[in-house]
Amino acid sequence: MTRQRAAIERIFEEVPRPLSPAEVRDIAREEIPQLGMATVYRALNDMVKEATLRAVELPGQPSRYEKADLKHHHHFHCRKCDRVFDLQGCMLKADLNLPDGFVVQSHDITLNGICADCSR
Amino acid sequence: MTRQRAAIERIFEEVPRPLSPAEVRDIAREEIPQLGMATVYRALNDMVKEATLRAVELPGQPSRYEKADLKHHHHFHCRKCDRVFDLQGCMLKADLNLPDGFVVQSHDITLNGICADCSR
DNA sequence: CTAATTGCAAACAGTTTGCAGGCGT
DNA sequence: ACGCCTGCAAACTGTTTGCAATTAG
Repeated sequence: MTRQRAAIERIFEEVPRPLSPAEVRDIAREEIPQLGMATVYRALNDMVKEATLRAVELPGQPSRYEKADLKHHHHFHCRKCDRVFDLQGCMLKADLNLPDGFVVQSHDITLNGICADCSR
Repeated sequence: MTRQRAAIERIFEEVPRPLSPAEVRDIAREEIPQLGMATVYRALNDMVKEATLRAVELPGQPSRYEKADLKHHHHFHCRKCDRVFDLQGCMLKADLNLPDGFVVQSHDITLNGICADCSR
């Protein structure tokens, strides 16, 4: 457990939305200016393996990461500021009516638009 | 209009699912073996600009492309063969109940699982 | 014939890895 | 003191661009 690793873990306790590796590095550098990108990637990958974090992959965007203990939810991507927000609850219709033989294991929903800050 | 461009356009008339640049090159090379990757990317980007194609970006996957004139639909990604299929109709719930100030302009839904071919 | 398109190779951006030195226990 | 972790730089992958040669109209 090092200063850099502790800083990275703390960021995810404090910021309530999924963060990209670059966002993590920028925030962490306020505390540890010489922090290298490789260290961020190594920490994120380790934490995903330990199941502390989960990768949030959205269409056309670099991966973001969020704490793994959040309950099922979906995401809102702001086209203006490029930040991603968590949305409560599941927006998937109940009756899916798939072709025969297709088995669904999971689903991802992303809403795209303008966030509250940017629409003001 | 060249042989390579014609071949690439024809592929999208014939294959009824979104294709990655590598899939496009592999299929096109059956006809034009020396086809370069750069040509594929240039053709795909041009066709997106002309609105002949639309990019289908899904979580954690390279971009796929499909014809732009398809009506609103969503996608199924097979974890086994990595192919992507179109699904009829929209699976988004009607009442979204978003926080104040969030404006939705579009949405993406991806179902992940095992396709009919692979589940057999 | 003229201009656009191709194929190759170099350039790029994002992510991963190898290695020598430094920090944590 | 020992070994894991960091930071840098090189390696990789997917995508884009520059350029000379080729092809389309």
